[in-house]
Amino acid sequence: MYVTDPMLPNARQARSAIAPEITRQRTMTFKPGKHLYLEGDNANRIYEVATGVLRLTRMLGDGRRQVIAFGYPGDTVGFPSDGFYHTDCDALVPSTLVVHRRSDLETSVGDADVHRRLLGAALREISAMQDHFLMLGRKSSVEKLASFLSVLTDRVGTPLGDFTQVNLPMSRSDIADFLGLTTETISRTFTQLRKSRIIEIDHVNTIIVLKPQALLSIAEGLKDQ
Amino acid sequence: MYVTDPMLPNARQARSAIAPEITRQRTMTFKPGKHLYLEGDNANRIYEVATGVLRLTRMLGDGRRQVIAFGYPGDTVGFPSDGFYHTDCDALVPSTLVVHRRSDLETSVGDADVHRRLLGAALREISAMQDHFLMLGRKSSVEKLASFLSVLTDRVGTPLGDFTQVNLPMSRSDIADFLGLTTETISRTFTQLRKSRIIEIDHVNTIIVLKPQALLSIAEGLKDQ
DNA sequence: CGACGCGTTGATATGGCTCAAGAGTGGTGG
DNA sequence: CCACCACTCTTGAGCCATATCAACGCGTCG
Repeated sequence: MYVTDPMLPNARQARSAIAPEITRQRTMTFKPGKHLYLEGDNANRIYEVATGVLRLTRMLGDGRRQVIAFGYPGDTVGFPSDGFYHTDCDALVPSTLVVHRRSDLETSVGDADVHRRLLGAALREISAMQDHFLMLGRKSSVEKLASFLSVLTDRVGTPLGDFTQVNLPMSRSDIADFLGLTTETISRTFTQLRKSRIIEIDHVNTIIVLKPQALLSIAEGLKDQ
Repeated sequence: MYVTDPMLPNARQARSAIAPEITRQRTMTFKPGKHLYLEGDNANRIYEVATGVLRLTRMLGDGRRQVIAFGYPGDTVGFPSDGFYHTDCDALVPSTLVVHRRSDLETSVGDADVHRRLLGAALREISAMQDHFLMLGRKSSVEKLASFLSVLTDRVGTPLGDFTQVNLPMSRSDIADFLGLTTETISRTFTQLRKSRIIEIDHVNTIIVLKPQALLSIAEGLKDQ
């Protein structure tokens, strides 16, 4: 078990992300511990995250792992390529998902609106991955962590007086595998940001962003440290 | 000017990749030196590469560059996200492109077949980018270059007796920016593969793959060296 | 012929990794 | 309620892969 909090910010975001008319559709709950799907599985379903957080991973033969993405409310996971999934997917916290058939994405003969939504999600996914490329390939460790925290702050941060609280349902090693670093480096970089008074570490899994603008500057490579 | 050869293998691949019935559609030629589109441009067109090679890039403020992808015949570039392009795109060699309207991707009211093709291309793109993630985040320099050459060998290599010739229309610095390395490291790694008798460097931009299987082993992290 | 851009090679520097040792944190059971 | 354990996170020390800085060769072009 990773996080005890009810992930309030995600629930909030979910309501705006998932239009009311589709809540009639088939939904399911999904808990940490098992996999939603594995790389190579037949991709018959596509999932929209309504609440919770999913984790998409790929493995190299010798155990090296890359976290491809974290699926937050509003995100869509399980896009097929040639009929198969190309990542593993599991949950970081108990999640609820809206389930779509692969055919909903592939043809618009069913619900044309769902088709359009899924297509849009796929295109946004491509764009998000292109950002991630730039980060993996060309950013330093502080820049990587700052980018990561900056995105989370905007997407799922909870306003808290002048500051923003961000919940991290994933472990340090998940973050490391997402950013292409090691857990030790993640830890040291958190400390560095804390000592620079840009963030505070309330609890291991709960940080408070004191200077979101500074975080963004670092993320964009405008600030050295 | 980057490459003098007529890129025969690409032309060959193109004929199988682009179905005959769509050759009736609007095509254009595009040459190196100018941009097909820039990040932030309104994305009204989507392009299928018929012949040639395109280069998709993203820049960080201070000039750091990431090559997102090389567009070979059969690839589709210019997927919009929220109506805009999110990379720059130019050509490495004179290329011919099949032009589609954005609406061809977004709705199937026009040609349903084109719609399906573009959608499939978008989904394959997502899958290809996930592979690329694993590479950028977790592979060593030899593994990265071996992965790169291995893919090119399979996709656009020309059989040459027992071996396979691969043309590299991109510069060392393009490869570096694609793999998240420096030109010096690319150069040293080429030398390393050459000294291991896995490849031969016929001309700066033309290599001969002597042991494709060894290349693949390295790429997958099964071989240390 | 000289200038320039690109690629290679060498020498050195360094950011992030590895290995190792604590310090928190949460869970369980007495 | 505390003692204990397992696991994750943090911190330190040293090392290594890749970056950086620099020199040079080669081909192309004016």
